[in-house]
Amino acid sequence: MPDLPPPSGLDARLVEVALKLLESEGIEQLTLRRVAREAGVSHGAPLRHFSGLSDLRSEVAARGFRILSDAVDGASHALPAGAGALARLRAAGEAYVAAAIARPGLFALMFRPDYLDPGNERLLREGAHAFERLVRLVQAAQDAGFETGRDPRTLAGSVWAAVHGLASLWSQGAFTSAVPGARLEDALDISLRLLIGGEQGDSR
Amino acid sequence: MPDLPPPSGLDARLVEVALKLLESEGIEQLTLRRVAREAGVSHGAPLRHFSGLSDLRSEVAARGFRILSDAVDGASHALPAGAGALARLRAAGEAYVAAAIARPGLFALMFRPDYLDPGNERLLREGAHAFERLVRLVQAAQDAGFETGRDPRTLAGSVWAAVHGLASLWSQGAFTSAVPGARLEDALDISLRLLIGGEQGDSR
DNA sequence: TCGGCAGAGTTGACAATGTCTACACGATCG
DNA sequence: CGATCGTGTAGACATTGTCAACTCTGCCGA
Repeated sequence: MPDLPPPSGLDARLVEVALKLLESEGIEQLTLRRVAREAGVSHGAPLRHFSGLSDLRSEVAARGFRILSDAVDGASHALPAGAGALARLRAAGEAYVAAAIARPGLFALMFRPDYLDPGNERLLREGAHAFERLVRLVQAAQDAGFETGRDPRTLAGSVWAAVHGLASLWSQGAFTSAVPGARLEDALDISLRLLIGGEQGDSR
Repeated sequence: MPDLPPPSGLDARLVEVALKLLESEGIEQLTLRRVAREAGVSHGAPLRHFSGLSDLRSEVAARGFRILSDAVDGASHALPAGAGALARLRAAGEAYVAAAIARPGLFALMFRPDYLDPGNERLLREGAHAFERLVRLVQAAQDAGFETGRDPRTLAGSVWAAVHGLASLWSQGAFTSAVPGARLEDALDISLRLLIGGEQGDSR
């Protein structure tokens, strides 16, 4: 029986199983009993580690925010030292959309408040942390002349919303359903150009 | 293609009850049995009119697309005859966000594909119809000099995405959670200004 | 007129699920 | 050594979606 998971207890393994289940079978199949079965424990075991289904989902969503935030921040920091703040913001936006499309189930879960536990500590912390990183990117762009004079947090929220909309509609298939044959690079280019202006030297 | 017959009898009452339930109790409480109870019929009755839960939800979502589209189109047509195409597009965006915030449950349901029946005729039709109306607004803006040379449908999709992101994040409380004290008018003004420029069409 | 027939609603069943409670077992610690 | 706590198990219960069998009722064709 002892099939030891590398890191630690059952809770980590359950979150791991949940992440896999989420992408392979969809949100509907992310149930407490299914996760327990997949992890080889009894149906009641998860309740020893999570207060309920929405708590487990919140832990998964928190993990999602970490993944997303790391991807976004990594993309912006991967640019050469001479890159401008607007180029970094653009790279961040591209990474956001790419991450959402890479894991549509996880991304959808993260923005489904009725599925989550509004009091979950880790979820709140990771969400806030991700946004703070975005605010820093936007502030750097403001220092470089982008939309100066705006409240940086509200501005960051608006930038977030614009990119989030494309990520959301594309990852759930609504965009291509409305515009058959649309290419993501075109839509993304239009969105980012409208959002932060046409900069030369992007990755296309 | 002839119009689909509007639901009559118990069909209509069930959809009506579902709409009320959706806003008053949230998506979770929108169940077949709950709707049946609320409508005063037995738990199996809804299955005589809908193929299943996702079918009922799709009918509700289709209604939502009609409501949303009417609000958006109405706002743009409510402007005086001399108003420019960009001003109409801006009014449409404001109406989209307002409608989403006015009925957050309905709006959330409409963009939750895993809750809906992808084959539901009315849903497909209303969704496509709503997008076609947006395309016309965007094309008028293009004729007035907005982002000329772009594929109008892809451009419409990008405009939609930007507005949709703000509507989505705000209606689910994520925006104000990230930016406490943010005012919708500020965020909306930033978003629309970034998206389609200032009132007089001055470019950034 | 009458027989049946199809639509609409009811009832009962079944499996799956979230969650609660009672129980078992091992480790830790006084 | 014994008590206690953490962790997993097993069973129970209410709720849900969905299916099949039944009933009722109005209508249509012979």
